[in-house]
Amino acid sequence: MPRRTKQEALATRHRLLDSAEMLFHQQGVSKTTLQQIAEHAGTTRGAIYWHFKDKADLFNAMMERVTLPMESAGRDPGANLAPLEEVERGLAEALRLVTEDPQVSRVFEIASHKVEYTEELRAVRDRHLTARNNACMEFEQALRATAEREGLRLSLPPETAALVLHALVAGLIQDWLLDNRKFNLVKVGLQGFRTFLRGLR
Amino acid sequence: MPRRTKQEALATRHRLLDSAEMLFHQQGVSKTTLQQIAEHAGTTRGAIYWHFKDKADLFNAMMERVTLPMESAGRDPGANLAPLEEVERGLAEALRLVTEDPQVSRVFEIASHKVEYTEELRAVRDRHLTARNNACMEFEQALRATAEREGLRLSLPPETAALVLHALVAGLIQDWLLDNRKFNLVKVGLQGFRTFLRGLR
DNA sequence: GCTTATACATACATAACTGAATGTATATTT
DNA sequence: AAATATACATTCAGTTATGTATGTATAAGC
Repeated sequence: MPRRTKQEALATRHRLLDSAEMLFHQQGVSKTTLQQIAEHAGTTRGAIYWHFKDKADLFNAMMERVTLPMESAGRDPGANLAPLEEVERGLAEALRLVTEDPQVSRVFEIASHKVEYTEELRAVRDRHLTARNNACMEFEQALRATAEREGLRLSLPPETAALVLHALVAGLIQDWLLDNRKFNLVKVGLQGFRTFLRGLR
Repeated sequence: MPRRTKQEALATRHRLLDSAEMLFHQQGVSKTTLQQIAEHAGTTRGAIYWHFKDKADLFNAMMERVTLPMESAGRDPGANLAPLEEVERGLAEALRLVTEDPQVSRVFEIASHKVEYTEELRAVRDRHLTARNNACMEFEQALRATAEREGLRLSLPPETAALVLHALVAGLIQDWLLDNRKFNLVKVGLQGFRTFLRGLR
């Protein structure tokens, strides 16, 4: 078989990632073999080993295809809202993505129920952890700024409140993934968020 | 090698479950082989296949050893508290167990980060789901009862509030498992719980 | 005290996944 | 237009997990 053009090669790479995503979602990561992925993408294992170092590398690439855009998204410096409203907007956008973008929801479900975090995937877990810390710090900043601006004192230290807020959202996403017919994630998420904020004052 | 007495057989079974628990926790479920478990327990795979049907069966037994006692625990009809205080007590007790009982924390971490929920483990996922639904219903009942007794109306429908409460707790546990040095689970859990309740009034 | 089921240990057959090595036709480069 | 690197396909060697079948010494049952 011939050498492919650069475009074709990139297309192959995408097909491989798509196939991995589907099969990981259906069967779990560890029960999915590189051969299955290759076949589903219409190639052979040779193609996988050309584009990726091994299964863990392929998994990482699949994750980053979704998480990198999500992390850089959400910021909109044009509309200068109050800090908490900005946070709320980002939150709503994220929740909407989880429920409406099938790729996002699939990858989230893979990350939370279809993979085992062992040594060779430590990188993913570390990224998850720093992402959480960033989210918490952002919450915390917004809470501090709002409290100062409005001259009120919160019933919890901002750090703790930020932690709980993150847990609330993360827990809702997890629950929604477990049974996505049960409730409307965006609506309940925003209601929960606002109710907790009311309790803080 | 001889046949063992019933006591010895039961001890073997426990050692197998202990070994599985440790190895699952260290390496993840799918990368842990039955041979490793048997060796760590000082026996052979024959013993595993005698006591359990296969790896999934062993995993289920390992889970139930911790989850069954937890589900039946917590109830204390002697002290008749207000419904919400009863809920709070159960919550504190559960969080305390997660942080202080190493077996509970290990099994929780296995269940949330070290196993892939595919078809053959559907039973575990289903149990998880019904456990969640039970917890939500309990929250909901308590909220309704309290609202009626005190004649106040909540800012969210009880069903939604219960969902959010559960997500808050589940999210906190998940966050704590991810990095258990970061915060005091029992303390933050109770603070978050109470703050959200304040927001509901 | 004899029988039998028990609680494993051992051995085997099979299937399968991985990583690396090698082959190759053709885009690309110069 | 020749040389080279690319984008895979193919093959192979090696390892290893699983399920099952079978062996066996003894605790239990009668």
